[in-house]
Order: sequence, then structure tokens, then C-alpha cells
Amino acid sequence: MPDEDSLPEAHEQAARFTQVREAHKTEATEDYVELIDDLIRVNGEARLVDVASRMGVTQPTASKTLARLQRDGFINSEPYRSIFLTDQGKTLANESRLRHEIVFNFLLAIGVSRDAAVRDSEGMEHHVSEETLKVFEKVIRQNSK
Amino acid sequence: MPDEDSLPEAHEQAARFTQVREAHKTEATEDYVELIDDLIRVNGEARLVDVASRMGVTQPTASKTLARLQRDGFINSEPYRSIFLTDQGKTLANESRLRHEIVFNFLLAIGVSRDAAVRDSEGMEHHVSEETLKVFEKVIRQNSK
DNA sequence: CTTATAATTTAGCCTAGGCTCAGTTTATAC
DNA sequence: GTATAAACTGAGCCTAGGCTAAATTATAAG
Repeated sequence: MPDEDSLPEAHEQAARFTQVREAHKTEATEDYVELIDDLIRVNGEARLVDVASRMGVTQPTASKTLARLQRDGFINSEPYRSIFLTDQGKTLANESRLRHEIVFNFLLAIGVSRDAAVRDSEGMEHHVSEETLKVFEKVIRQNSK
Repeated sequence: MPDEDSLPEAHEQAARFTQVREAHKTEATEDYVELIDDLIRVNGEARLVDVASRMGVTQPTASKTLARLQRDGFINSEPYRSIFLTDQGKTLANESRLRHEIVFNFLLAIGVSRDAAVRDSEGMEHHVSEETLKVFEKVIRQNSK
């Protein structure tokens, strides 16, 4: 039961929520470039139809999001053609994949089932700070010995 | 380097992203009721001005969100008066607080600093499944021995 | 080589959640 | 008890990210 002292300072609490909102803004971008990178590796190219079906959205929704990614310099694509990552997009995709893998392997390491780890790492990866990520890596290393 | 087999089935991958999007929809609601509950405990009442400053948004933004929470049955409030949680709101606030505390204590238990734990638990709490939460609790118990 | 199908885009609509600026209501201070 | 300040609301705008329906372009089949 919290008492008077139990509330953090308003501006600190506000800063945290603001930070979470910032993270949300980049989530879609990260998820899309990560997926596009996967599709290129595995299929040789990334097509909108696959992006849409794997993101679980309709094609017009994927199309609109991809237009934003292009506007912001993460991808390149000609109308009706397949999608390419820019250097900026590749960098973000690599960072996202690494982070995703660390969170996933960490969950496995502490005993979470493969299924839940797959599901939870998708949402968690965007909200883990560098510091926490380092701790996750340490736990993974300890467990693999 | 992924090969042909490395992509999950499209419908499974889609289901995960859809699930994360669902979680996002309830995030704001959970954060607001949790905060309102805290304010009532500590201050005796929850006022919009405090909700806004602690969420890090302007008063009109908080006002609009609170209108939605009222529409959806989580809070009650008369115009220009303070905010009360409905039973549904209280239930959600309790669940959110519990979940938040588990994630926070788990991060501390594995060696994350207090500051980072405070920050990361805010974003992570909405993306941790029941199964993973149980594992987190187990780790907390092991560490407190 | 034409026709049918599949992929992509465009247009238009919706909700959530940000914002500013202006107005109204409530509380506070003389 | 009235003036000022603080709290709250309302109007209107923006972006992101969902959707459907319809048009366009590219591809495949005969």
C-alpha cells in the first residue's frame, strides 16, 4: 500500500511514458525492415503481398506503411516492383534482428517455452534498454556453459 | 544466415504481430488506470491536471483519453470533477500493478539497475505473457532466498 | 497474343492519440 | 463577494495505422 512518498516525481514519470511512446513510433518501422530483410535473404526478394500477409495486415495497409518507410529513407521501391532496403534500412534491420535474437535467447535461457519466447520476444524487443540487453546477454552466456 | 526453412509460417507470424497490436490498444488504458489508482491512494483523489502531467501529455490529450476510458467503462467522472475507477477499472488497475511489479522485481533480480528497471518495466509489462510472468516470479523467488 | 488472374495502388473512411488555441467552470485570494 | 488564477473542456488540426471497394498494372495461361 503506497504512502505519500511512493509516487515518483511527476517529470520523471512523464519522461518514462514519453520514452515508451517514442519507442512505439519506431516499432512498426523496425518490424517491417526486419521482415523485409528476412524475405530478401530467404526468397531473394521482398514483395508487398508477402509483407502484408506476414505482418497480418491488408495489402493497402502494408502499401501505405511502405510508402512512409520510403519517405523516411528506409526502403526503395518502384511502383509495382519489389522492395529494397537502403543502407539506413539495412542498419536498422541488423540492429533489430540482433536485439530480437538476444531477447528470444534470453527467454529460452530462463526457461520460457519456445512458443512463448517466440511470441513475447516480438513485443518485448522494442522496450529493452541497452543496459538490460547487456544483462540478458550475460544470462545467456552463463546458461550456455 | 537463414535458409528456406528459416521463415515461420505466414499465418503464425501474422498472428504474433496481430497480438502485439492488440496489446498496444490496451496499453494506454492500463497505464491510465494504474496511475489513477496510485493518485487516489496517495492523494486521496485523482485530478486530470495530475494525470496529464504524470503521463507527460497536455491536459486536452488526457481529457480526451479519459473520455474514452469513461465510454469504455473503466472510470467515472462528472465534468470538472475528480476521477473514480469503476469496478472494471479497479480490476484492471490491480492486474496491471501486479504485472508491473513482477517485471520490475524480475529486472532487479537479474542485476539490472534500479533506474533501468524502472524505465524498462514501463514498456515491457504490456508484452509479457502469463507463462513468462510465471518464470519471472520463479526467478524472483530463487533470488530472494 | 489475348485473356484471365494476381499484385499493387488509389480513394475514402475510421479510431487512437498527439498538439494548440480559445472558452468555460471552479477555486482562491483579497 | 468580486477579481484573478487554476483546472478543465471544446474545436480543430495532424500523423499513424487499420479497413473496404475499386482501379490499374504486371504476370501467367491457353
